[in-house]
Amino acid sequence: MPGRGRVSRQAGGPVEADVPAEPSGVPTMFDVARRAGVSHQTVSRVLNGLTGVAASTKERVEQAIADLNYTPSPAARAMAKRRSGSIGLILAGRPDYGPSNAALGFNEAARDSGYTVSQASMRSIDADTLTQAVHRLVLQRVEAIVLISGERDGVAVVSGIDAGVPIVAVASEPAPPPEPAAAGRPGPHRVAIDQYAGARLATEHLIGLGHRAIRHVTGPADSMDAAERRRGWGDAMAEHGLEVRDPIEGDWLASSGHAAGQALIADPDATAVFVANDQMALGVLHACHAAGVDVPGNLSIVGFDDIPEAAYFTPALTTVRQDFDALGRDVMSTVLDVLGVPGDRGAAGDGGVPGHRGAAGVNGEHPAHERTTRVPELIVRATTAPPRA
Amino acid sequence: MPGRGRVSRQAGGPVEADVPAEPSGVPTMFDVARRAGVSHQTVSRVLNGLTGVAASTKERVEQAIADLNYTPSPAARAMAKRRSGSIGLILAGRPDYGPSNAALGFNEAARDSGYTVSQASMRSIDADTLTQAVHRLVLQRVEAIVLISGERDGVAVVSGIDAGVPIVAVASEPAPPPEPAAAGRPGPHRVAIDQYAGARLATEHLIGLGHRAIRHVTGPADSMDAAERRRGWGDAMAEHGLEVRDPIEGDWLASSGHAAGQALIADPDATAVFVANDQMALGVLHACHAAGVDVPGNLSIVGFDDIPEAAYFTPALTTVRQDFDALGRDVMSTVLDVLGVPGDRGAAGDGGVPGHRGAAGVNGEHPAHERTTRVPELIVRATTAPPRA
DNA sequence: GCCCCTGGGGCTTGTTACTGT
DNA sequence: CACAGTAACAAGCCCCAGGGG
Repeated sequence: MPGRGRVSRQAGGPVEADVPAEPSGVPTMFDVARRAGVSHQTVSRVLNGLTGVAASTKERVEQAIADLNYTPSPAARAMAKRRSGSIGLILAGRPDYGPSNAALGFNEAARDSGYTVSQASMRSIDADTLTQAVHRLVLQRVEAIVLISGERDGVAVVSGIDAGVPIVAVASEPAPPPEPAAAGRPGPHRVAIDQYAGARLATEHLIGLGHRAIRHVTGPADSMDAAERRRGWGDAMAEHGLEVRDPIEGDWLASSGHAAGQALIADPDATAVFVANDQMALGVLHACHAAGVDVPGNLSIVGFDDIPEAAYFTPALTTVRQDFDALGRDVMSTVLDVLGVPGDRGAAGDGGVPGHRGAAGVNGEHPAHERTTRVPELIVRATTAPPRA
Repeated sequence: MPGRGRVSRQAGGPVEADVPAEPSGVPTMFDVARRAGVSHQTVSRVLNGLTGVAASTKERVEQAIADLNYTPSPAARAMAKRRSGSIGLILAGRPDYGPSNAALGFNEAARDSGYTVSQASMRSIDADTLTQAVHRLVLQRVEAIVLISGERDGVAVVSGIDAGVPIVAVASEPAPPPEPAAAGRPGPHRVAIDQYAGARLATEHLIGLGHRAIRHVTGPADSMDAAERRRGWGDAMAEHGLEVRDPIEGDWLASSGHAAGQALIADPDATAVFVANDQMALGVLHACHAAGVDVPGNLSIVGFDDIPEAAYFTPALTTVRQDFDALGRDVMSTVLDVLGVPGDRGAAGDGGVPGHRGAAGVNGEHPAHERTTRVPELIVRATTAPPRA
């Protein structure tokens, strides 16, 4: 079917009739221009809010736009502007409470800044899948890539890729010293909630109650959050002159918490435990119930995250609350920073993609950002009490 | 800075030198063509895997592509092909276990089919926000929109929008009779897990244990899943000649389950309760513990969803497991269906966007899909037992 | 003469730079 | 100067014509 009825440039010759050949498909700038009796360039000027268009002309164009239900093609715009206006989000691993909420916060913040989010979620976090995801996003010409996944290896994998676009990762550990192989190329920008501080909060709460034998159930070895929480616990213990016993390793799941709980029960000295997340704390609680260990009478427990269910554990869980939503927003504001977009100018209008001047170039001539300012909050409930004398 | 050093069509005249003017920015097809000594069209053919390119030529082109690190511009491709290759995903409401996992499953399935996912998540689910999200995605020229949000109103809102692209919603209730206002325009396609069947499973399990006074704690009134679960419970009760008492309304959160639990405890007759999700069941459990009600001795409890923590509640929760991951994949396969993409031909290759012939047109000339085939599974644990005689 | 390749030209929808009254 | 239009350009895809065997 040749000639879809679109007149491309309306030859100057005799116009055949008054019927302006109603375009069949999606209307284009030219259709609008024809209807408004102006050139397509004037339409463009109106669309982009440029000056130099008479009010009356502008009105006619806007009317034509409304009549035709015209909306500019993002593909054409992206091509001409050489900007996709989209950011890639990689959400790797189980969609737990934390990552999901951080992703949500990020998503909303991105939208508020006029960016589109191209999401590449994946359950697995192996290097191959992750690398592929990054490449796919690069192929999509996203302007930045965000990685939400606590796994150290994930961040490391991403660090090893020369994506050509800035990468912002949720990563609570400071960046490792750069490998010589990655000379000149800074690692991803890092944003996080201060896990270390949160862990100290939890531990010091227990110490303040009078506990001295405080054990720790960690998250998986590969998790940076887990490592930071462990470090916070260890430092707090050491500073108070308390013995830093070997922690028990878990994997974030309640099942591992259950196993850890059984190990704890076998330890006659322990009077308290700081568990690295709420799900595992639930598992510990379960083990205690099964063994007839009274909580908090025989064992005090502090969790981490404050998932919505924590208040309804039995007993209600003392834990450390993190603001994941804010974390997501922090990630987006870091992205804007790195992209050199001025201020928090949320493009409230019609989703106009914010114009930016490429400030920091590719992955930043200046060193990568590291933001770990946000501090969690201790929520005291019913699983903690002074140790029995 | 005029003339970015890109020669557009290599005039037939005298070539000034052997230096082929290394392009500064992102390489284009023309750069590849020049380097391989062929025309841009041949490059295109190689890229699209079309026939009609000699093996040797193909190799040269591929070498040039590799040398220049060339990747085709998705914007240009989208424009030429008139297809964005992307699908919009609206994830509305709290990022709970179910929706998050369904979204993840969908995301992976979409990727496997060569589609990109543009995500518009939002915490709130009011009509305005939802409508805006749909419009934003339409502006992005997504080829279909997926809505994951159990709220009936959400689906209704979306149904009322003439998006111009197919909409697939996770919705367990059958479509309501079309309003006259929406004449001719079918509602969104609906995909779901069979909530009704799951609820019957739960209820019949309790009945089978000998319970007769089985209460129900529902999800929020606006939730279709909640309504279906309630219906399943009611029907099962009625069919067995048991009294269908007024259910207690909850809101999915553990807190409402806690309140419901207190109400249940005050009911001297009730020996069992079917709670519409696991979080609320946790709340009921919490209330029982607090009141010294033995579970399952005095009260049997069945939940719904089988969140990973359910096995570590105290006691371990008997519940109904749903395969959210599969639901997400079902959604994607429905999308493919609606878009008229043949079979499950996962474009395993280089993310080649699958070519499709627009079969079902806009939102389907044929009636909307309704798929509710997948049936959940009862997981019996420790919160259910025969009633005490 | 037909098939296998290859190339030219035009089209996609906007943006930007330069002209022209 | 204020306003509008023309031309070139962005980076691909597709139809068709044509060279070589």
